[in-house]
Amino acid sequence: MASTLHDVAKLAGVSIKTVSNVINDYPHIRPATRARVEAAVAELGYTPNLTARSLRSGRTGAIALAVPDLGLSYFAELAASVIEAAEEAGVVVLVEQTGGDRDREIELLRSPRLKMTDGLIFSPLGMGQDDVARLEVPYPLVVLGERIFDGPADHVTMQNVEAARAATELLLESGRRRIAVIGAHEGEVIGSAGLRLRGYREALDAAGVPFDESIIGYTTLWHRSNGARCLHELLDRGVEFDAVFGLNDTLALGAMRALQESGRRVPEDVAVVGFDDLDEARYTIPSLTTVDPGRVWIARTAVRTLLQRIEAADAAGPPRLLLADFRIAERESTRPRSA
Amino acid sequence: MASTLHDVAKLAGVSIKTVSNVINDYPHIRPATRARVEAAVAELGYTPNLTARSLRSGRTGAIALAVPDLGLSYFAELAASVIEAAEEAGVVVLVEQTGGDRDREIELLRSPRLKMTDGLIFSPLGMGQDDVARLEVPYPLVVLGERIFDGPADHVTMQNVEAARAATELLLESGRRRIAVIGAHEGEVIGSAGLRLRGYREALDAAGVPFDESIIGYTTLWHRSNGARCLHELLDRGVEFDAVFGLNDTLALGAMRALQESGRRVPEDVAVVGFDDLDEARYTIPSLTTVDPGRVWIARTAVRTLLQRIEAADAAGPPRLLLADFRIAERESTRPRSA
DNA sequence: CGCCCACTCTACAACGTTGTAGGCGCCCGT
DNA sequence: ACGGGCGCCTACAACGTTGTAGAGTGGGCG
Repeated sequence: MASTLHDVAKLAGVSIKTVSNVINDYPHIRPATRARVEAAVAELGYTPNLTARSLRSGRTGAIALAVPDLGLSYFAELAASVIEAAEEAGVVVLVEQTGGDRDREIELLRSPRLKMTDGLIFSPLGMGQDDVARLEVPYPLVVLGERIFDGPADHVTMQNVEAARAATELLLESGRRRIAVIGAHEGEVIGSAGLRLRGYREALDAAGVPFDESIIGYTTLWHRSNGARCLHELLDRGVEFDAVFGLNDTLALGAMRALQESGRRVPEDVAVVGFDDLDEARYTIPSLTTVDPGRVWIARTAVRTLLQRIEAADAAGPPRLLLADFRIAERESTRPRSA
Repeated sequence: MASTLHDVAKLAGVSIKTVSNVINDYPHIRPATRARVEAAVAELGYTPNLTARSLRSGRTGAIALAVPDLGLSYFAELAASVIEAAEEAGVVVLVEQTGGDRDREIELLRSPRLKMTDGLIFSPLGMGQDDVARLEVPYPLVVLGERIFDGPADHVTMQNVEAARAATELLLESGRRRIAVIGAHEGEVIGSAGLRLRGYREALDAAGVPFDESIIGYTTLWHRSNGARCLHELLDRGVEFDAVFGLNDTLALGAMRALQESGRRVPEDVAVVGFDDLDEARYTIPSLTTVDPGRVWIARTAVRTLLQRIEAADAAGPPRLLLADFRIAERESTRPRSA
């Protein structure tokens, strides 16, 4: 079925290399020859064998993207943006799911499956700062997320502390003082949870509002159901609060549901802020105020940076840290009470 | 950096083929030789070059998945399931986004980019029944969705008519009689919209409820915002209804939001049913009754079917049509009024 | 008139792997 | 004692492509 350069060459009566030259737009070919070759290509429906080309050139034209799970909306939207950016750059994307599992992440990094790609955009969730040395891999790598800093690879990430601080300040400015947090991780310092919690505390400190451990809700998995469960636990504990900062949108949405189930009105009784600016956050009831952490920019930048490393044989430049701008998307869940 | 069989062979003092045999668990190798080779492999950190292996074997160990957009939750969840099933089968997945655009879909089918994969799982959105001949491609292909039937390729899909009928019957049984539809496509007969609308009409007919064109809402794009807009149009038209059938979940969720904005209570004033069983539907307020169309089964079956076609050199069996079982996930948005 | 260069094309090797054919030594059965 | 078969290993070719070296022609210029 599949025809090769060889078949085309035979049909056109030229050497195999001449066909290759026509395909690759090599300039010095007589129009007559070119026409003959093109006719043969058309007749046989020839398309180049990319595997052979890859073997010869050392480039596959594919990059890998490893995320925890496309079922998590943030990563689905991130993957959509990465694939779109890659498409514009003429490369395809191989998507792997790690489940956020540390062992699978580590295995993936040394997996020969990656040999089919020119580089990796990696969003770890299970690995942590202790695993920083494992990012030393023999292929171009761009790391996303907040699990590992100062590694040997380029790192594209968001301004977690600053953005969380701004989100908290928004709540404080609207008069809220008892701001519960949903999704904290016990003892975590870096990582999305740790950094966003730090931004929260910075905002409280700056405003002179005391930090209250009793309105911090802990949950490891950031899923809608955990947001709801976490908020129910706060309610069961009987603590008072007039706002909720969900450390991501799905947590906030789950919490919002739990609030309304318990008869509290959003935003009248409790204001809610999320983090991620999922598409979904615009269409919930009420719509969710959230932080747009620059997801699209992160995706584009990750792809662009990776391709630069791939193209530069001198890939040996020092690792770069690239930070996205953030933006607060103010919606109904934080409408002022008086409004 | 990358070491080859050649390097390992030299270090171990054996032929290159012997190293290959060790790597591929060929049984007849003396333990001493095997040990020497394995030591050399370990010392050099050798990993096989998959590109070369692919060229030699004619298999890449990768499949392609083409969907409209991972930003659409249904396709994100579908992709997650496909990748998971592929992972279990030991193959990786290259994801393409077509944007649901017919031209891009057609171009993708004949794209040499696919040469890097062993086959394609394709979920068209822009192509239609007229394009059925374009599915005749020189590689294994599994088609998903409801845009094209009776094509030359295997087709894995869901029971749209039956499931939509069941969803409508659920509403009818709870006493609703004026069931609005959100997301219909003008004049469409096949395609998700056409088929689901047919199931809706069948249910009405069977119950002796007259079909009323004035409560059918049309919108081409199935997005949350369109669901909301579509419902607002119905309200503006001043028509009465006591239930809404969103032809997919995002439409239903957008409609639910619009209903609540307009002061109607769900399910007391208006019951809502969706279609897709997105993860999200479980955590909205109220949670959304919806049709689980068998997404996980579809993904697994698509992968399994594709791999069978790839493995069987006799891939020439007649095309198969595989239908998933569906299930109604009954939740709060259709709670009986009296409850 | 002869030389050099530009143009057009070809032959060959190489990318790293695996299938095939075959060589060599040894044990077994006759 | 000898042929056959098995266990272990090697050499070579091939997958389809592209880079390199170079051959042959013709034109321009000294």
